[in-house]
Parts: sequence; C-alpha cells; structure tokens
Amino acid sequence: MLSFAAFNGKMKLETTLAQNVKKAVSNQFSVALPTVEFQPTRKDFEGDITVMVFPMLRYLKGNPVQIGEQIGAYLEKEVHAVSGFNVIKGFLNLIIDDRYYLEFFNGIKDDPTYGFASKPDRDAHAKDAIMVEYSSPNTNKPLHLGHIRNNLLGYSVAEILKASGKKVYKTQIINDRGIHICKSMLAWQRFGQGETPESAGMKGDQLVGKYYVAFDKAYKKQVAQKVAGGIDTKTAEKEAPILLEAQEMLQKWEAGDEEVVSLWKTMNGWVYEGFEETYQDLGVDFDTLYYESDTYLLGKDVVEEGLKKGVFYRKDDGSVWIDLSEEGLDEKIVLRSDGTAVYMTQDIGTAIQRVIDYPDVGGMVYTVGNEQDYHFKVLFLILKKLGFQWAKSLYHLSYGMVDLPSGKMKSREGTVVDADELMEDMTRTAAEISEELGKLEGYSESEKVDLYKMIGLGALKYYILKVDPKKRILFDPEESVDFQGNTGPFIQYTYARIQSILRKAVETDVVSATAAEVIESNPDRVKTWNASDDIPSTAAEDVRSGASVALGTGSAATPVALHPKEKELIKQLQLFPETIQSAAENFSPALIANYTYDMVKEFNSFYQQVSILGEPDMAKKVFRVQLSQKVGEVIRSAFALLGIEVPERM
RNA sequence: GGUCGCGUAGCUCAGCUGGAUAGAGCAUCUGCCUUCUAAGCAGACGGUCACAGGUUCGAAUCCUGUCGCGAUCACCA
Repeated sequence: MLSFAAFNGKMKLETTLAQNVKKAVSNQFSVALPTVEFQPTRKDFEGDITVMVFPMLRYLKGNPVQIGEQIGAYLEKEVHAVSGFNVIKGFLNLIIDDRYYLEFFNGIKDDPTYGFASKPDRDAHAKDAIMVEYSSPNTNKPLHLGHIRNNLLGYSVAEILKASGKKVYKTQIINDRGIHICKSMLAWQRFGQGETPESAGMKGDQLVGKYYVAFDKAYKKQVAQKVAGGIDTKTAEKEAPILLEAQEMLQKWEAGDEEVVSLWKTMNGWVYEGFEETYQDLGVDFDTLYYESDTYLLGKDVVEEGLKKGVFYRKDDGSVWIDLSEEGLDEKIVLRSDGTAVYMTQDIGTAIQRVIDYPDVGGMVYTVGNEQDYHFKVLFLILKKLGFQWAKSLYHLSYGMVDLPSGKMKSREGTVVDADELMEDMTRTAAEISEELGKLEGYSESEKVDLYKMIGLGALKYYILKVDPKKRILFDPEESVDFQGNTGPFIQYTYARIQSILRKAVETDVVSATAAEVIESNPDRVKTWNASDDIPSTAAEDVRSGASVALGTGSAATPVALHPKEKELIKQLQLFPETIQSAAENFSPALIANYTYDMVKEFNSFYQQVSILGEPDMAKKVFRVQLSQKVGEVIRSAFALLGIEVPERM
C-alpha cells in the first residue's frame, strides 16, 4: 500500500495539473508554457484549485476566458481528479473529485507523524545540525515578559526546525560575567544581612533581583546628593561611591579574588535555581549550556590570531578594532585598551566553541531582540572574515520588544511584568473561568490544578506566538489576555471537544468497527468509501509522471458526496506539511499558530453543521470520527510545536 | 543626521514569492443550548490598506520619495 505521508499529495496533484495545462496549451496554441500558477480557489467561487490564466497571456494571445475554457475542458477530460470547472475572468476554477480527497485522507489517517518530515539517515560527517540559542538572561535579576517572548520563540523555532527534518541543539549563553552581577552582589553585602532564598522564602532569582533594584536605589540617591552639592550630573553619575565599589569588585572578580568569586558562585547558584523553576513552568528546555565566563577567553585568543592575520588592527592605545566600512558599517571594537573582553569578543568565542563541541553543527540561530540587529550583523561579518565556513549559515532571529503602555520595561525601575507572576495570573484567570463554567465534575483537585495551568499558559503562549516575531508587542497588564476567539484556550477547547467525541465513539464501538462490520452494515457504499479500490491502473500518463493520485472516472462507483465541510477539513489537513516547512524557512511560529486557528475554526463550523455520532450511515459515521480524530492529532502536533499542551476535557 | 524595522476596521492581528468584492478575533448589535462540551456556531456593523508618485493587464504586496512610531549608531551587555 502506498504511503501518502512520504510526499505531499497536494504538490503531486499540482504537478500533474501543471503538466496537463502545458500539454493543453501546446496542443491548442502551439506554445510552450514555462510555468503554471495555481492558487486555492476563493471560498466565494465554486471549485478547489484555480489555474491563473492571466500570466499565460505573456506567451499566447487571446481572450483569457476562452483560453481558460479550452484548458478546463482538456483537464476535465484528461485528468481523472478533475471532475468539473468554471471560468471567471482569468481564473480557471477546477473542481476536484471528492475521491481524490478521500484517497488523500486514507493515506494519512494512520500516520501519527503526519506533517513532520521524516528524518533521513544522517551522514556521520554531515554538518547540517542547527544550534538554536535562546533565553540567555543576565544572572542578576528574574525573568520578565520580554524573556518569555524570547523563550517561547526560541523553543518553538527549535521544535519547528526539528519537525522540518533538521537535527537541532537548543542552547543558551548565560551572561554570568560583568558589572551588573557585581551590583547585586554589592547591595546584598551591604544591605542583605545574610539573607538567603530559604530565609527570605523567595525564589533565588527574585531575591538577587531585589538587591539589583536596591543597588540602583542607593546609586540614584548618591547621585542626587552629589548633584545637590553642586556637582554636575555626569560627574556625579560616574563618581557615585557605590558604583566605584562595584567596579572595584569586578576587577577583584577578574583577578580571581576568593571572597568575591565565592559570593559570585553562591548568588549565581540562587539565580540558576530560580531560573530552573521558571523554565519548567514555561515548559522550555536546553540540550547544552554555555557560560560567558567560560568562553570569553577563547574569544580573546581568536582576536589575537585574527590580529596576526590582519583581520583586526590595533590602535595606539592598545584597543583592537575591525574596520567594516567597506561593508557599509563602522569600525567596531573587539578588545578594550586594557585588554579585557567586550560583548563581541565573548560572542566570537562562544560561536567557535560550539562548533568545536558539536562538529555536526553547520548553522546557528540566535534568538535575540531587534535592539541587537547591528551587533549580530557585525558578529556574522567578523566570523565570515575569520574564514569559518559555517558563518554563512548564521541567522539572527530578531524579534520586536514587548512594551507596556507606559513604555519600555526596566528591571532597575521595577516597571517589568514578572514572568512568574504573569504565569500565576494567567493560571488563576483560567481557574476562575473554568470554575464558572463548571464542566469538570469528577476531576480531582490536582487534575484541576494541572488543567488550569495548561489553559492559562496556553492562553499566554498563544497570545505571544501568534504575532509575527519581528513585530513589537504592546502588553497592557490591565487588559487580561483573551480566552475567546483567536486564542489558545479556544483551540484547546476544540481539541477537548474532539476527545469527547472519540470517547463516546469508543463507548459505542464506532472506532473499533472493523472494515468487515462496515461492509456488513453498508454493503453498497464500501467501494465508494474506499476510494483507493477504484483507481484504475490505466491512467498511463499519470503513472509515468509519478502521480499516485490518479482517480478513475470509468468505474461503476457512484461519485462520493463529501460534505463541503468535510472537504474543507481535508484541504486544511493537506496544508500541514507545507505549513511546517514554511514556518521553518521563515523561523515563524506565527504561521503554525494561524494555521491551527484556521483548522479549528473550520472544525467548529463542521461540528455545528454536521452530526458526527448521530449519522445513521455507518460508513459516514466512521469516516467523520476518523476525520475528527485526525484533526485532533494535527491540533496536538501543531500546538506541541508551540510548546502548548492540549487537554482531554475542559 | 546615517542605518534597520514597523504603519491594514475603534482595539489586537492575518493576508505566502503581485491576482477575483482586503480577512479573522475583541468590542457593539441580532439569532441559536430537549441532539456529539455555548471557552462554540450563524449573521449585522465596521476599511481613502499612513500619504504621494512609479512599474504592471492587475499593487495592501514590488520600486522611489514624504510623514509618523520604534530600535540602533558605546572601551554597556
């Protein structure tokens, strides 16, 4: 039996159609068409696939309507899957035989991995794995809504790339080095009185963040005092004693001062524990981690080497630069005059370290906000100039900021939407709505808690991911995230509805109904519903062209009457594999989200109009149950790509 | 000022490499729970696709310019 999962049935049909359109044109106009353009027929017109006649006018003269009529007549006669057509202006609308759709559905219905590219056997030396970096927070404060977008995007893109057939490593670079950490450390020394996450009853990252804010407060106070004492603002900001102390602490850290390093380890440990909890709540994970404190030295070495090769040059003060003016960019510093590393140095080192550690990596994706567009442009150029082949396969997954109505979120000023709090809020809202609806009799408390979390996070994740990554998001904490319409819970709800049907179908033995039973209850329809049976092997042209969807017109079987809604659902199912590929190519989870929404809307409309379990015709009933099941599977698969779970009930 | 991104219904967003009368959701209004979960369905209302030119048989989509919003142009990360 032929597996349809191995290829995209829709593309195959279009290939066949294209060949026949060309043949028709060459027969009737003696013109060779280079390409044929298709598009799905708009809902307001009859038909399934539309052939565009307008572009052909470049190659042949004539009235588009007449040309369309002639091609349509040819296709109806020669291509079995085409059962009719109509022409409106330059649009040739083809009506595709229901049996084509049934055949397609039969081909995918038992494939649990439908839509996901099968993983080819990888060459041991292939350099085709992709490393996806995301999250990469600073270790001096808790995660906020901006990090949520980053994490969700990075995780989802990694999953989508996997689904498209790529080997993927998820990673992050942890910015554990630098003045910002010293600020939290200093404030803790100063005001903390030995407080620990345990003694404070706080998550470690929250506790450290508290001292980061405390530092800023103290710093601002000192600056204000100095300014009041007649010193100008700039100097006051530079010379605030607490800042000088923090800088001193950084120097001690770099010199390996035991006390400082030990405190650094302790407080970083707290932060990691806190992050781990947040990551678990968010449902994201990593295959490997990199720490800036581990890679910046390699970066420095590489810069020294590049200096010898002439990629970089040294200025009189000892600082090292790269001149990118030929590429339309500026000069960029890669090493300070005192020899210490800058952000860029570290990123150079990290990239190289990753390829050393994972030799199969041939490309990387960096999930970082669009404020760093310039940085990555420069980074990629530098790596190219240093001569790394993989440098051409680097991609900056640049996304828009998440802003509040009041403007940008700033941790130091406390104007952030905290990640942990937001997730809690969403879960609480989900609980309130669920309890009001009261559909969960029989669920234990812990089952309910899990469900509320699933729904709350589903709402949040979908809300973030459905938007094109490069667009900025305005988040208004006063306006709660919706649970109706184009939302995560709406899609989860539809999934739960389907599961409810499937449970009932099992109870009434519909699902387990064997072919024999179906035949017994419905002897006349069997041929009709097993469309593959009446594919004639006489469709020589199609066989030669490799098409496996050739459908007979000559058999005695009566044409199958698919309900229009059933047909629409199958068409939407057809789009799943290409949607995954396109989402992977564009690094855009939003495409998956929108696809799933369209599918679900179509299903709800079907559900409303067509009775599934109430259908008296056994064969039809079985088909509808199977169709619903498949839609459910695709919803679950698609949502898994977004990192969203789906419930059995809600 | 240079560079990059964005500008579609009151609000939040779709609209694939140009194609038919620009689509959803929220909000407002109208119907539909004695039949598979009403977090649903069906419908109404709502648009100079920022503006002006250009390319094309055809432009929300491509090109140029203008305006508006944002980011960036650090020996910060």
